Amino acid sequence: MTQAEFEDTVPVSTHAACSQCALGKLCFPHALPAAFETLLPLAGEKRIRLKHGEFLFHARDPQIGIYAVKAGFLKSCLQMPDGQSKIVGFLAMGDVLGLDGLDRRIHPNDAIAMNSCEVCVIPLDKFEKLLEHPTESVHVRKLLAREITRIGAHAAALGALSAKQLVAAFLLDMSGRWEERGYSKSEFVLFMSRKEMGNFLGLTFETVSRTLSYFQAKKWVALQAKNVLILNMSALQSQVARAT
Amino acid sequence: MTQAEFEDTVPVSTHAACSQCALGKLCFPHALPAAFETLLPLAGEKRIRLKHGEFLFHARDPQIGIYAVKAGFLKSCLQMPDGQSKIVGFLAMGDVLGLDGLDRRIHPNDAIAMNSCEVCVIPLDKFEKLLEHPTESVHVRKLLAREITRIGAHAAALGALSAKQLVAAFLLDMSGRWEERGYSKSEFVLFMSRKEMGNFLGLTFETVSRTLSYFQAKKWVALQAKNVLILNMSALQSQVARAT
DNA sequence: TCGCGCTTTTGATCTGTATCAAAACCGCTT
DNA sequence: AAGCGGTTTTGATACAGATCAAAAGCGCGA
Repeated sequence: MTQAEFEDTVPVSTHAACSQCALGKLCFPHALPAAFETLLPLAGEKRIRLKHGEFLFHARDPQIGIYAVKAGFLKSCLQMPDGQSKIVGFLAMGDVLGLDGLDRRIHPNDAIAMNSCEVCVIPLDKFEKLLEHPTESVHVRKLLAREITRIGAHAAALGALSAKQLVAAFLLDMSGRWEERGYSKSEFVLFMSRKEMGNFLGLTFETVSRTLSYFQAKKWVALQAKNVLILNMSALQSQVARAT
Repeated sequence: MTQAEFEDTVPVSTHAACSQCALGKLCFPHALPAAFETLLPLAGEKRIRLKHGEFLFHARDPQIGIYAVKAGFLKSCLQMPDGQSKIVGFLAMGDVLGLDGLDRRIHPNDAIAMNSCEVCVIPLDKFEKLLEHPTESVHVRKLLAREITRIGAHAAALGALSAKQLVAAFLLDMSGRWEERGYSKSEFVLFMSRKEMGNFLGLTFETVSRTLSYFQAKKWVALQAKNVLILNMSALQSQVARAT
């Protein structure tokens, strides 16, 4: 399966209320049952389409809304004091972006499309209306808490793990994310370049490439370009737990 | 000033409502004006005193409340798959702990006292009552969002910066945190060991020690044990932006 | 279908930080 | 005040991963 063919398999709806949303309420699971007449118009009202490399928002932009990814992939990048840009997260279908701007009403990072994306916008005022409903308020807190846990684990990994451990953990993480979305956990497409993987993992792209080749030589994975077939999941898991 | 003398300067109140709290409403600034009769009893009701090395909670413990640090210092540690424990955050007076457990009602990390601590507990049911008030709900979301931003920056730093950059950034961060709390930003006490600094920064304690010695040789800081005197703040700042 | 530019792989070498080691220092208990 | 255990400093060496380099692969537009 090529990248293009693969993308065709991702469902894209052009304009739908949450009730018919292809995400299956992944982003705001409770928005439906609560109060149809007030909630339905709140979400999924506006869509943004982005092409590869376009910005959904820039770091330091005032926050105008909360975003849910309907299709495509984005990356969240932090501008470092020394000028370079670090990827702090990859976003896929069903992921919510922009919550970290709620503190200062300013986005702390860039959100950049990695391919053709469709993003659902919830303007800030509507979002706040949504939060008046306890279920949604709880859900948003859970999303925020989950994000803290996720990034915390990432930070700990960056500070503690070797290149092999990081790359193995990354493949397992991607596997899990595909599985969550109903796809195969052992056969999937990496939607980022080796360079982007390296940037995210604090490694050079050469090291990422070498490490992937090593896993392939070990017959733990089969690779061709961005296509991954995991042959030995538990070997990867124990690589994460082992040093070197 | 020795460590012990220093600790004496940190205000410790034994039992106080938020209105008289030494934190000056750092943790929940709005809790007062809203509704005295319902809110005051909610917070600051229970206290926990911890000695050096004691756990406020363990990773995987079911969450029973939200915590605010009244006095002392704690560290938040993540258990890694390979057994080691990584420090993902240092907590001081006014910091709130446990919010990241709100997703699964389980603490994702350990919270360990680094010296004699006093921690204010808000039981989960009372915390939820507090959240019914929009101001508090907004405040909690802001705390969560701020935490995401903070850890995201830390993760990016770990993946991008050299040892010198990391240690310089760490000193500046500590400086800022003391300043926020009304202490000197150029003269303060590191409340953690070199080993803990290294663990937090993804470096060995030898590298931390060498780097600090290097800064001292450059006359950017004066050090004796855990006491820090920053002599050239802007040199440290430009070290963060420079490589090597 | 061809060709161009970008990505990926692989190799050779270099270097920042880890590791191993030992001495000096500090706080705490007796 | 002395002795002890843990922390910190400093030195010597090793190594994982960065850097430099070049060839091979691949996607995309003409």
